[in-house]
Amino acid sequence: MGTASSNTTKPAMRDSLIAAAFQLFLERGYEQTTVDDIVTLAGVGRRSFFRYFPSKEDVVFPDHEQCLADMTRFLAASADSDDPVVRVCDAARLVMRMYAENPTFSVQRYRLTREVAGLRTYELSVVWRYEKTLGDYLRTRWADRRDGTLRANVVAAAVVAAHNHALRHWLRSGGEGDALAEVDGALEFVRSTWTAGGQATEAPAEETEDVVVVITKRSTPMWRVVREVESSLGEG
Amino acid sequence: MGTASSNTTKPAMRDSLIAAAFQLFLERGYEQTTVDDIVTLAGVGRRSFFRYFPSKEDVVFPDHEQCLADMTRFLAASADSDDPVVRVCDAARLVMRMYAENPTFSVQRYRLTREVAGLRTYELSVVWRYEKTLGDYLRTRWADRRDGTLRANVVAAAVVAAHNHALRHWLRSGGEGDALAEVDGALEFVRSTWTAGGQATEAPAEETEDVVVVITKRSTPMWRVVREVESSLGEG
DNA sequence: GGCCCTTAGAGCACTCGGTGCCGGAAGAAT
DNA sequence: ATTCTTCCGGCACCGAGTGCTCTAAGGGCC
Repeated sequence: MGTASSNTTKPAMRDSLIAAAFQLFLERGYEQTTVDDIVTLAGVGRRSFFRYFPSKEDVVFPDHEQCLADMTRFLAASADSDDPVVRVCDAARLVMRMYAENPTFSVQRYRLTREVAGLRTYELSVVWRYEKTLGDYLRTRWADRRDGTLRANVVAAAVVAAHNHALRHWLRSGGEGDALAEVDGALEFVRSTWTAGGQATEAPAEETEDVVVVITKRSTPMWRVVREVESSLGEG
Repeated sequence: MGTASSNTTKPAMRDSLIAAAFQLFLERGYEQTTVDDIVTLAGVGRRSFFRYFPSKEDVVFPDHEQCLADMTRFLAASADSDDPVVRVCDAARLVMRMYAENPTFSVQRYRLTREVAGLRTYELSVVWRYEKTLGDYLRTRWADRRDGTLRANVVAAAVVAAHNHALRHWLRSGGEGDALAEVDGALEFVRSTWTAGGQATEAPAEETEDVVVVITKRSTPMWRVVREVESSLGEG
């Protein structure tokens, strides 16, 4: 199901290794399971395990490599008219969609990564690659901006943080709620903070010299002010 | 020098291990150096290495544990009147100050972490602990807020990203520029984005019903608008 | 059919990081 | 001097990961 649609023809042994690994991980723990245990249960040679997974940790995250490639292609296919912040938020949605496709698997893996320190650090490296992909995209989009790389790094980190916030909340709930809705809510916070500012200094900066007027009570939260200014700018 | 001031009485062997390790790492590479090489050069037993460093990677980051404790104490010592965002920015400055204390050492380590994948992921786990510390602090400060934990996670990630942006730029320059000034500039970007919004919905929300008027050109970047509103709110 | 070439897997031997355990040497307190 | 503590060295051991070889299973090609 995870590799349903397209290529990578016959991952028969690969899938059986994943199944055997998770069966053992769940019933006796990750660190208490050796690679030999996995391969004997799967009925294959030890060397074959490392043919399909470069390390023992990789078997826990079998689909991230594919998802990362998907995200890279998604960002490469964006148009210049797209708002960069909106685009990276949509890219983050791709990751959440992958998690939401197999809720039980995702929740089981989440329990593992919470307990085992080694898996947590491995997951960090995966998340870092996502963040770097988003940051690289934003950096090229904002190459002409003042502090473009700083902004790119901060926004990428914020998007990842918001995504992970929603993801972890959904995982803690056992995968019951609507994962996509949750991540949309979290990403809206990021989007409302930066999306208008990200567009304002683009090419059409000089063509419209409109003046935006915002009147607000002092008690109004800043995010409301920002959203107001943003919507004003949006329907120029 | 790194553990100059206070306790941890006599780290004689520890320091000699660090020196031997870096000497070998720099002249023949991290992965080409075994723990046996280090201990034979330092003239101690192999078992003693793992007494002082739980893993081979830990010898590369000998001072982060202390710095993390400093940051935790710094945040625990904050007053309720402090702006939380300003506080975490100051906490991030602590980390940069640690790097700036030994520029040559920091630059050498940076070159190592860029080349060796294992060290990069280890550094990620260290950074994650910093981010978690900042996030925990913000979460308690914003416990009564709507979306307080989301905001805490995003702001913590943004602060870490801004800090790392300045840090990496300084390290790439060979440790020549003013590290503290660079991180201040980067953190100012984060501060100007969130510092006013963080305070606006606190207790004195109802006492002053002032109206804030913002007039801006459409081309004005959002961060300027926010900064303007922030300064208006600041001098009420 | 027989033959050859490629591919995938099994098995083996080895390196190296990390741990548990024990024994010995210094040092302080009595 | 002796006992107890602490620190260190020296094994022996486990498990992850790698390089190598050998073999079996296809897949054309004649």
